[in-house]
Amino acid sequence: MIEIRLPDGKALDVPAGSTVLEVAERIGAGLARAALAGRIDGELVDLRTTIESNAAIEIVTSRNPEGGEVIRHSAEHVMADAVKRLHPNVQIDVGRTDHSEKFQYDFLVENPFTPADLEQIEKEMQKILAEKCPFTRRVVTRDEARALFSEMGEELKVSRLDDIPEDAEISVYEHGQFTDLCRGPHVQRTDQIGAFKLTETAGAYWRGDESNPMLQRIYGTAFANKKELKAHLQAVEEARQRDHRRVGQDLELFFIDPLSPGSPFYLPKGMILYNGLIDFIRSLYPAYGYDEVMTPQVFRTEIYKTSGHYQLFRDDMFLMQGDEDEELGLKPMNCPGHCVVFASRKRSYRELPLRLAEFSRLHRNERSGTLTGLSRVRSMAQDDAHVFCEPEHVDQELDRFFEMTDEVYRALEIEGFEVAVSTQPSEFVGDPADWKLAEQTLVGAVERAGFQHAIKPGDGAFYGPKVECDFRDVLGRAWTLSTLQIDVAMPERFGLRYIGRDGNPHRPAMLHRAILGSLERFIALYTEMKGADFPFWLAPEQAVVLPITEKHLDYARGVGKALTDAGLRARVDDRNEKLGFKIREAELCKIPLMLVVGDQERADGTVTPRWRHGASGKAGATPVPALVEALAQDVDNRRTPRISQ
RNA sequence: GCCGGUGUAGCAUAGUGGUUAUUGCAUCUGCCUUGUAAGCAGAGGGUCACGAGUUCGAAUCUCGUCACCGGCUCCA
Repeated sequence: MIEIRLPDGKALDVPAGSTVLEVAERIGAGLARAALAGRIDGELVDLRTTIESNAAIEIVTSRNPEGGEVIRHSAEHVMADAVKRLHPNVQIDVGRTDHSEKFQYDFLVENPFTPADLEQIEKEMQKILAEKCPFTRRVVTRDEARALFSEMGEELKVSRLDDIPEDAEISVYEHGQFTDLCRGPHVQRTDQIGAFKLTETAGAYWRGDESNPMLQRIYGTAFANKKELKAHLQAVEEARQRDHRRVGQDLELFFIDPLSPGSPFYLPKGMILYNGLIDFIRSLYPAYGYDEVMTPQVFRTEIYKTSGHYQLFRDDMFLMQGDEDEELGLKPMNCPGHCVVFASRKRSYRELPLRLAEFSRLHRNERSGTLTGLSRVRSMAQDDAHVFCEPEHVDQELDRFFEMTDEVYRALEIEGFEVAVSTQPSEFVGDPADWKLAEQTLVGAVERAGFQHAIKPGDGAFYGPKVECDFRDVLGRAWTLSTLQIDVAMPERFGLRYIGRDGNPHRPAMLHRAILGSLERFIALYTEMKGADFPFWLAPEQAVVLPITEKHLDYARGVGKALTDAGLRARVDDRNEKLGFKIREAELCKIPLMLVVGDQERADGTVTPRWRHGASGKAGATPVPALVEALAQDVDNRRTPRISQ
């Protein structure tokens, strides 16, 4: 007998070798019916897993978040089963369920799936659910597995066997006639997948390699019941309303015209955001020791041959012909130019660290299929800077980067990001030993800053490893905003030297870094994070004056002028409409402050403030000069106004 | 770049081979004189993305091009 500890603190004695499901049955028949998976000492396991020694056991049902994952993982198998039933010649590759609400499965198929195919597959899946097929788990040897899948004609599956480590247990799961190589866990019966929906199809290269054939992927989502599915679909729909592409158009921030795919046209209101963010970052530079420079937009390609861009980044560059044999390139990054600035005269250790900042526009000829609103563009500006320092000062510069990032995130009130360190890619410049060292240096800095982080193998820039802060958009896609890279190549390629204390020339260390990332991507993500409720100091339109009737127009215009004279972005809604109508419009336009003026206000020289989302001022009517002064001061301090909000 | 989907007025949409292309919001005009999220009425606005083809007839079917959307690859 072994002792089982349950989450409520109770203990249970069961025979060694009991399954998790048997433990659930001991606790109660209802729990056993609802069980989807279990946990042994915290590790998610299948219900059929046997328990060999004393352990803490937890039964996972649809009430646990992991329950959903198990359901989706099982739905994956059911989908593959349905596809095989309808299209026996299709080969299955692998499925995947990440921590989102999605599941997917890849198929090698002659003709890509159509939306009509999806409907059919859904119907077939419904049948499989109705059949209430039990899932069974079987451990097999590598040879057995190979023979099994070869016999079924699943060649892709056979090749996937090689991905499984030598010492790992190989298990297959079966339900009905369908067998798949799988670690599990899975639900007990197909009907425990209460509700699902196939959402989309997509092409996906086999093993994620562009040189491999393209498989067809189907995405879906599944839940314990219809209610949860409906709630999820509704949440997705609501998130779409915050999509920066929609908001950017509705609020007239920017647009992108087919005449220049991937290159935004910023409208006046979008420019307020763009310039406001740059001004904010620029305001921090004196304290953090940055010097702003501006370097050319177009260079002779020699510079890119020196930097390595010409060899490794060429497909992403806009190249053009100059005079005769001269080839020119629009700059995709500021780093080569900053190396030229560094090298423009002799440098002493006394002027290091030299931190060169630049907000120039950059152009990258991104492949057409990758463009996405402002998140991925061909024309952008970064809040870019390159730090040249003595090698022994790198750690301290990295710490300073995290401090500045923290200050910016706090001021903009953003959070919820994931940190990752990306390592040496297959195509790179520099010495692999330097890469190793740089990677360790980055990891050390991330740990000092107190961040949990993932490693992204091979995802570094061609000139060095990077640390990145990724934020998710409304569709759950991760995008890098802040990033820092240690450059292991350019200082040497450009022959950069400074004179040290010892009077000898030394090679400086070089860091690339951006806090907002690119202004474009930042505006995209920030708009979605905030639902376009920008802080008062950044809001494209800060205040609107709402006269009750046309009688109050003159007074309203006076209030509006007092605001604009103080540098605030305000206007008067002089349309002949009811107050409720004007308030609704102002809310939809995301204007933070509405100032209502009628007979009473005009008589007293006041306004009645109403903050967005209906937060009316407790103070009621406020004298105009006091309000204007307080607002202007808060804008100067980039603070959210405290007056009556 | 690759796979799939979509493209109708400023925006959101109806219209799957047959009069003059639908509706809502927005715009303009008039009425109403308005107190915290949509007053009323009328008018204007369309190369149905672009190009070719099929057909007596194409927004609708076919092919090509472009752009966008979701993925893949790549990336701030």
